[in-house]
Amino acid sequence: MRTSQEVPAIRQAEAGREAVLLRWGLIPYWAKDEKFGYHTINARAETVDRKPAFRSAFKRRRCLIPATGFYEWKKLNRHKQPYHIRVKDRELFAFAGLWEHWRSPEGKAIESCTIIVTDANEVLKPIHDRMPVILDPGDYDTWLDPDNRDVDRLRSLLRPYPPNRMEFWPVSWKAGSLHMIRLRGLQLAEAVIPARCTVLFLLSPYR
DNA sequence: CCAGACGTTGTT
DNA sequence: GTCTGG
DNA sequence: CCAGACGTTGTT
DNA sequence: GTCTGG
Repeated sequence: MRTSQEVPAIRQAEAGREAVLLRWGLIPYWAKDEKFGYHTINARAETVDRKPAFRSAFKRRRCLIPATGFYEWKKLNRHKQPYHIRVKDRELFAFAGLWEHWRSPEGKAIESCTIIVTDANEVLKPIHDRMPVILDPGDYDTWLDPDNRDVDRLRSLLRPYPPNRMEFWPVSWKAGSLHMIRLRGLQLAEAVIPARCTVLFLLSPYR
């Protein structure tokens, strides 16, 4: 497993939404070492507004992390079976994320992010007990608005995705596999990159 | 009080 | 920066 | 998962 | 033996 990986993210800037690449694994601004991010690829929805590592980003630095699918492993007797999971009828969806800015004592700056996770819905529970939060497109504006201080409203968006909107199938596992897809007329590479239990797949322009 | 943690999952 | 655990 | 703790009060 | 912290 690589120690760090960049993922695409959408966030609200002064001039409007912007797409950026962020290091996956949120590094709080007060962290002494960038290695802190090794343990923060996920944030629990149940506590994300209170945990010291995430609460500051939860207030002002929420983002979307686009994906075409994700993976979870089902524990079997001796092995683990990976499943590819998608949202029905949608080639592209978005995880609820947070981002943060960090600067080392030497001045090295890193922008990083994390994906919020919650309880798995009834369909995914047999595979794994947790799942990333997937937002409805109608909630993107609410989630991204840095001036939104309505914590209850924001937290209410962090629910398991409706189970009848998901589809999944078992896949074979090969680290670093890559395949080409067409999305909205663009040829893209869909990368499958392992990182503990949740894997993100996305979207970088194919060259 | 004050040093040390501050995070998630659970094999890779 | 703030909380917690010893 | 697995190693290590397993207790109380709370400054000097 | 069981819980917890890493």
